[in-house]
Amino acid sequence: MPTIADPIRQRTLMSNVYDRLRQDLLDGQLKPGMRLRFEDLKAWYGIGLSPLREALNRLAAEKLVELEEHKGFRVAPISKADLLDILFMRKEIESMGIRLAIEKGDDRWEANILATTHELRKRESLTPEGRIDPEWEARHRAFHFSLVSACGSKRLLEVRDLLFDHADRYRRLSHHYPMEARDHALEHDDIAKAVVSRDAEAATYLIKRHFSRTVDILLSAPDLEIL
Amino acid sequence: MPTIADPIRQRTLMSNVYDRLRQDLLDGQLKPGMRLRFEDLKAWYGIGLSPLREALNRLAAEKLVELEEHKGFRVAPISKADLLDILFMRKEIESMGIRLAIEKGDDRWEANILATTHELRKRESLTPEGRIDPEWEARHRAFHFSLVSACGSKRLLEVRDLLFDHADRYRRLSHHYPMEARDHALEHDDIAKAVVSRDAEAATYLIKRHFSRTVDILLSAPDLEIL
DNA sequence: GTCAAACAGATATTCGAAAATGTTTCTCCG
DNA sequence: CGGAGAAACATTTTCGAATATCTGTTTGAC
Repeated sequence: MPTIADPIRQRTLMSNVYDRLRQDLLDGQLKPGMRLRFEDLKAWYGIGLSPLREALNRLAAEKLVELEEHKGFRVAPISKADLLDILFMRKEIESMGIRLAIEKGDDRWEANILATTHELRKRESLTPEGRIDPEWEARHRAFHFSLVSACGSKRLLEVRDLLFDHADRYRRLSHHYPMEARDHALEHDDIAKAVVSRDAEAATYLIKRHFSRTVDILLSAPDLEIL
Repeated sequence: MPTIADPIRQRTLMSNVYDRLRQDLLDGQLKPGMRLRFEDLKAWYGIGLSPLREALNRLAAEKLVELEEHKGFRVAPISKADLLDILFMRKEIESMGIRLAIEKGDDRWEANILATTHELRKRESLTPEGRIDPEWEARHRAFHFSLVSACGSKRLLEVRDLLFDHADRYRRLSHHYPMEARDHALEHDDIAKAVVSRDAEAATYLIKRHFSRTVDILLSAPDLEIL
């Protein structure tokens, strides 16, 4: 047994590069439709073919990249239709999750929502330089997760998480992060209040409006090509 | 341009073995929890490591297999809780799909439901030897798909398809295929009738009951270990 | 001048061997 | 006899080279 520094369960190069690729995909570093040549990826991530191919195959199953046989991988393209489909599914899945969580959640769940809401409120979304703050991103993600976490369905949470990530990719693809245009923080507070007070009708209404507004802003912003 | 026999767009070994592995997983040939050693897989499928690893990583993303780093892949385990979770999600997702399809489907959609219903009715589910007929399986799958096909959401259909496959794995894991115990064919006819007549309430009620009954039989059958 | 076949270069796919990690067995000391 | 440590083994993970496929361009026939 290791004495002090348990060397953190060896991770494989595959899972490392999977995480990094996923991050870069969601960040928008890797642009939609862009070809992913293995020579480039090998050089960029400093890694061999095998782990790269395995990671990309996983990401293909998650629809974050596409594989055309014998032609290679590309970053999943974006489209207005796809964004609207994500919006539709998110509204359905997330409100289902909130409804269930309201029904099943215990005190610990309520307390966690209050905690994540507080942490989110205490952090500005943009840094002084106008960049998106990664710490805010993390808290935002944690806040939204806390709402549905008690829904009781593993599979619902899995579907939800993937939809969250896909939506996030679209969001971050816009340079005008759609958050300056409205009082994001207030919306979050209202949602949290409705959920904790177990008002399912209000909560689902507010969460759907929250998602719709983000998409409306994305669609009206002129900097997202193709859409 | 090829003249006559377009040589069916070259498929990679990876996608071939992916299909075969997936089939064997859903068939129940590969038993839950079973270790998937590469030496065995190489010999069994007559293929090298690389395509195998890539296929397994895809299947891991679909939760049909599990990967424990540095220890290898196993067939995804089964449990009563997981089966009930699949049932819950299927009821929600499929009834959502049917509701939408009823709202949006056109004449072609209706016609296709009548066609798949007919084809399903004309085929016995069990061969004379008491085995499950693969052709019936295909028609059954096509029938259920036809109901929701017009829902208009690509992502809903993707989630639905994966849930269908997971449910199918549980179903086929039972030797007493849960179909002798009731009039499956009649249930299918009733569902089709409700959907085509655009009675969303009846259709969603019937489809949920249809799924629940299958699971009830699975849970009451004594031949499925672990459950 | 146009079209198609053939060539050349780029790239993806696959294999076989090397490296790293996990697991079991054996040995030696208390 | 029991348990820690080391060695041997089994297995997964990763790399580098060989193979197959695709893409673009050139050549030659009509």
